[in-house]
Amino acid sequence: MRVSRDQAAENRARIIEVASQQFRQKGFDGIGVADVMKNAGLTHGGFYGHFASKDDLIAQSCDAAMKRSAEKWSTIAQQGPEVALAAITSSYLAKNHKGDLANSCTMALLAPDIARQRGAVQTRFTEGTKRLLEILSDLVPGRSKAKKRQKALATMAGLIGAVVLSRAVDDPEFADEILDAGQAFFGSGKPADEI
Amino acid sequence: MRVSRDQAAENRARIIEVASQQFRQKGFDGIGVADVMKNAGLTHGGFYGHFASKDDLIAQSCDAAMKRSAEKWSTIAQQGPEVALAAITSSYLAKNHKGDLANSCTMALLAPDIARQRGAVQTRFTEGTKRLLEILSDLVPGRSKAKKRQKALATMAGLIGAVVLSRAVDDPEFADEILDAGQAFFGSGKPADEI
DNA sequence: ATTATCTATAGATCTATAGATAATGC
DNA sequence: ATTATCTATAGATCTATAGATAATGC
Repeated sequence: MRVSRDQAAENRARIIEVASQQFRQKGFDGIGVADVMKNAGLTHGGFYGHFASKDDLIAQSCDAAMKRSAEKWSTIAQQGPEVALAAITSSYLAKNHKGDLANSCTMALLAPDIARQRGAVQTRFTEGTKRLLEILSDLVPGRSKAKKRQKALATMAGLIGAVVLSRAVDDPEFADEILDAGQAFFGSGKPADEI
Repeated sequence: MRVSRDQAAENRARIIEVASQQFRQKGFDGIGVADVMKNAGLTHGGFYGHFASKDDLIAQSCDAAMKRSAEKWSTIAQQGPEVALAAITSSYLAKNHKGDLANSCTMALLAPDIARQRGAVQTRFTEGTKRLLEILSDLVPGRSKAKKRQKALATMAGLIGAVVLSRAVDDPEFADEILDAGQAFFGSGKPADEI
């Protein structure tokens, strides 16, 4: 069944969207090409008309997911530094976050797997990470651009680590404790004097 | 080739050791039972005399790796709080760390994958994480046990996130920048006033 | 514990075809 | 409007691999 050029582009976008979600939810090895296509409402064979390989799909879907995150952060950032920083951290560390893996941060869900890959995926991920860092750097308080960037990096690391840990743990109270500690430390951007 | 009971126990321990390293290096799906056995100097078929399944091996090797980390941290902790905290963070964030995945921290390498698993693996991981947290809690400065624990959690998250990010990125300078930011923030345990 | 085997799965390739797009004719 | 061509897709198939089991040996 031949479809129109527009329809094909739409199909392609849907494949990327579905893959991006499934990879985050199940890992790169947790979902196959055939199932991605099925979930996109297409059949296995059509895949290779759109992508050179599964690795190609991984790179493109990773890129798409990182760009979405950047858009989301950018939108929040318009609220102004202080409000935005708190908003980003609290949404990032949200308790129910654990349930909705498909739509949450690529860095927290796939970074170790990306570290084991080579090529395009890593490049896309690196670009995406830098974009997010730029956004966050403008939101944290600090005496210079360099200091703000450094603090933004530590904050990103803290957020990622907190989410990663809280999800891997099978004790719900402990998981919440981790997220709360993250919010307390990284939510204000101020030195944790009172801690 | 029949082996003695002692030899069998030794073989079993070696399988766990090898698996623990390979899983960290390549991910749970990145290495198969046959190759683990091969690297342990045994044949594929013998595996199921030692373990019920690959998942069983995963759980046991994860447990072993977490226990090793705890031993390492405990040993360092004997040097006294301040020195120990700096020693742990700097060894955790060491630049060459990226190369030796096989012997580095399970939390930073497998946490997202563990989050996608169920059962024994998660339980072992949770126990291990709590053990590490206990050790770190005694090393960070703070006004109360609760505050120290909270700070230790944020520190663990920061260390994990920094390592995870720096490894996934394909720009070496950026990777180092991430690790440096982590050391600056989490290495002293003191509020980052000067930042 | 070894060796051989079974079974399921996943990535990738191949072929045919429906139907969209382009070229041609009236 | 008609005809020819192009191409995205479906469906079948191939190959490699991985977990697991069975048979065999000591």
